[in-house]
Amino acid sequence: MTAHVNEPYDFKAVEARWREHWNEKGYFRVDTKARDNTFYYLNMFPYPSGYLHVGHGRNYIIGDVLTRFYRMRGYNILNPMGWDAFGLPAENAAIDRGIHPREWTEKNIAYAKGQFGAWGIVYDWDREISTCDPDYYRWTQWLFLELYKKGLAYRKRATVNYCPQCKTVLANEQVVGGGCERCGSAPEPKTLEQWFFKITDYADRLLDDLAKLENWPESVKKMQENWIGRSEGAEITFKTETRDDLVVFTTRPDTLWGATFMVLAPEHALVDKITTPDKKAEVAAYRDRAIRASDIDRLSTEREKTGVFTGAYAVNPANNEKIPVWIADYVLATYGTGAIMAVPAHDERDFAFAIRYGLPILPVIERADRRARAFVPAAAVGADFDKVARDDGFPVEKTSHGFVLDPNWDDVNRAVRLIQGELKAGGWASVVGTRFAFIFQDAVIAHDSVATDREIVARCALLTGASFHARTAMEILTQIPAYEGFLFHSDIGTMQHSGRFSGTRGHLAKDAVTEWLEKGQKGKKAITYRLHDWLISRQRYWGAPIPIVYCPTCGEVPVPEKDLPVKLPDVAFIGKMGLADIPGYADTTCPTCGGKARRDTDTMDTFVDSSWYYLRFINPHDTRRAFVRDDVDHWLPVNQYVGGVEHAILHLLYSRFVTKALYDLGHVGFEEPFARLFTQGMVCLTAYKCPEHGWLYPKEVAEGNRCPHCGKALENPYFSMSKSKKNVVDPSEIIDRVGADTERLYTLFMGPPDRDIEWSEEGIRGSFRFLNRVWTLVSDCAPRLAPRTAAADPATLDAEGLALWRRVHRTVRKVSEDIQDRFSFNTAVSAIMELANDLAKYAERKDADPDLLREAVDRLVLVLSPICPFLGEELWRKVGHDGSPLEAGWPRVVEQALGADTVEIPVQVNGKLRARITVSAEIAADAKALEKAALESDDVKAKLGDVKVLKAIAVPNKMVSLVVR
RNA sequence: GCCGGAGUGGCGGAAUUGGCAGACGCGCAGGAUUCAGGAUCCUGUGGGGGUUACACCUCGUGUGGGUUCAAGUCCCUCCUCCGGUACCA
Repeated sequence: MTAHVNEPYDFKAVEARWREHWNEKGYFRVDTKARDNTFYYLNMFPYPSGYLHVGHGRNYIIGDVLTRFYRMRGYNILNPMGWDAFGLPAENAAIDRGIHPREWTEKNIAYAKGQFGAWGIVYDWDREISTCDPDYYRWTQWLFLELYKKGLAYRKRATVNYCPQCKTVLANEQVVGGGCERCGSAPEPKTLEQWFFKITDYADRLLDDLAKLENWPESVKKMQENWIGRSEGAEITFKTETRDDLVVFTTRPDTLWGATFMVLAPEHALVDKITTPDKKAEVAAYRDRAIRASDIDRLSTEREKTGVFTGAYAVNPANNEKIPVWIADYVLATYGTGAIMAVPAHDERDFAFAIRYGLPILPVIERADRRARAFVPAAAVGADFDKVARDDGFPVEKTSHGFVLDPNWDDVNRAVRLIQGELKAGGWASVVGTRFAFIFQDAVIAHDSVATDREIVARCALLTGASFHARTAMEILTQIPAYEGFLFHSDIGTMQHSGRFSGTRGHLAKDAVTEWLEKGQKGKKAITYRLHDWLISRQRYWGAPIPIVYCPTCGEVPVPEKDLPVKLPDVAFIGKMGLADIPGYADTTCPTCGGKARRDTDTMDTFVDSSWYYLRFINPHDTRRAFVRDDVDHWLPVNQYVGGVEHAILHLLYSRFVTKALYDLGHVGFEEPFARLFTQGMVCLTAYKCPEHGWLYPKEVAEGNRCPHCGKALENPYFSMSKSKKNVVDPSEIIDRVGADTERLYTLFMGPPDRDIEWSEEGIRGSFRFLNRVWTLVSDCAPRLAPRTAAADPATLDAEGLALWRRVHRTVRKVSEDIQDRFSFNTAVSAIMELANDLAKYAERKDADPDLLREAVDRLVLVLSPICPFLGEELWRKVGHDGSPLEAGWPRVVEQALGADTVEIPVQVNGKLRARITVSAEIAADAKALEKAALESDDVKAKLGDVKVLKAIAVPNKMVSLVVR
């Protein structure tokens, strides 16, 4: 390269020069009255908790690149930012520091805003919103009242998850892996009067409309689907001896004849009523234990199932059998009806429970594969049994305990007869699988009812003597190793042992039984959801107060809209408290009768705040409405929403629910808030953990990966960045050392944005090096450029010039596609690197074409500018332009430059690459001509020798494949 | 257990519609520059074979099989890792 002495890349000066520029010029201010060419880009707004690390940065950097790109393409792009500012951490942090949460929050917001500036990330700050601002939460309260009006907000006494650490209740969705989402401690059950949003009314629509969200990641849709957890089945009513209705939900009504006992959740309302006096003490003790221990113990699915018999019986409506009613904590009070009919033969949990407590297990569904297996104990037959069976056409396996044979489905009866005929006195055998029966010398007893179960056990006990312990036929069978995997199945299959339904084919069984139940008024078709109503009450201070007043005469009264907002009391913040603890807050007058009344003292879950914020950005300053319908109908659904996958369920499900509710209320004209969703991967880094001293900062770690305090070897787990694990990288350090442009470039370059990536110092250095090279390259070229209006004329370029010219335009096109269509920033960056490499090589020539240099340098700077905006501004001026790259617009592609005169086409022989031919573009595009060119090429002829070409496949512009001999 | 996603050089990754595997970057090696280190620049860099040198051959995208003129890409089997969820009847 020419030995120009240039100033080095002084990123600090460059970044300082442009930091305020974009805001001052108002490039990203948008008028939401605009109707043409509009694009609503939205990042999930952050919770202002201290500072943002480089992992958070990834999200916003992606957004900023897109915003700048769309701006250059001439869109009216809306990219607002706000703060999810209410919530527990603010309160807890404030308590620790003895200051008001508002103060703490505002300080963090100011800091984060500064971070965005340092990153070169620009928002329309005129639209900034903060959920803790009364001008905002007034409308959160309005939303509550709208839902209330429609009956979607209601209060009920319920047992809820209470986090003792955070001193508040949690929504179902906020209990993660059995612990509190925020602090991880185990929630305790607590019964309280609480407000709920009736999201279950929308379960079907939330589920069905997922199909419309074509541009959402499949994984997120699947997670929501699982969370909603729709199950179709039936509710079946059993009568207890006390004449009470015991209603169960089941997805398998076709297994009703196999229901040999019932299980209620320990909390079930009927437990007290039906428990017989002699069982009261035992039942009460079990229930207390279960309720207290529930969430900690219930975590383990591998735990032995426990339960207690209530002494009560119910009648199976299918066969009028009297079956015992148990309670057990494996049945959840919160799902279905809190009670089940246990079908141990076809439900794994019921099977385990029945085996443990000696309850009968009756198979009523045939195996789908129709396999059967018979086991004949060695002592039951003669030693030559295997030969006899084989002579009859049954392959037999001889084990140390006896003989195993697997007859075909239609051969089972013959096998049973054979075995019966071979039995010695006192011997017995059994067959399981598609048919269950016990074989005795004088009888074959099908295992098809409680009565036969008893008979089988009695006979076996008699024959076996004192060593016999089993309580049920199935228990006997579980002791036979050969039957492992044969005794239980949950297949859909033909019904058996089910009265007149026996023989009903599996695919018809459920409907047939349900229909019969409905006719006899014994049950009905039913759908159950895993999804529960959304608990929104929180017993804390830092949130939007619930706008409801309780009046002794009028009852529950909503605060009139004109009286909103119900403001948080302005108290000096001194410690842990909810609104209930603040003297005077609850005292008010009834809006209806004017008498003395009491305010609700709970605040709303912060997910309510964030469930509608995307609407407020359109008209953030409107004092009369939450939003203007005409405007939101135009701007929404959000064109592109980007955020962390950790919100796949909570925030996104709640937002979808609120949008649908507002649609039904006539406030918006769309049913889904986010048209396209992208969830970016997390940024990870090795963490250091001492078994004794906990997490350590990387710089604390002593030589040889040891703890500085105790010298123990450290664990090095690999985690997404998190302050608690001390593996975060503070962007201020990176920006100070190499600049924001380098951080931005590296963040995009290190990997595909939807995947988790590891932050690496070497990667940062590489990106920094590249920007230095670009700086030097552009500086070198600057004095040699043609006037800034010039364009290269391909007719005057030599081969190298033409190659570069094509590279320039191919790059522009690739970067456009990668950013706009593919969300593939890493490949956009590498394309830019390739352009820079080619340009550098060409620029070494003394006779470089000034017009081409101009075209190449300008376009390099322009396509780089959304990614590295500081450098983009600086270099754009350096090469003689006046305005910003944002004003220059996205460069136009010269279509002619995308083609080529000649193309190199690979030629394969028998699937192996053997030669390359160079042909004109015209020939390459024509299969016939291409094939001919390949066959006539000397190189190909030489490779082929004198073998015969059987077949030639020519794919235009791609390759030629020859099949020989 | 169930539901997703992923497995490609020493490393991050690329290959967009079944068509030249390893773009781009890091690291490493050799060289230039330098008193020296760093920085910078140049060259090389999947494994094996082969050549004085080129050429060239061969293997190769977690495993095993299949479809095809052609497979990282499609189908089946299995393994590993990551994420979500977990007694949901």
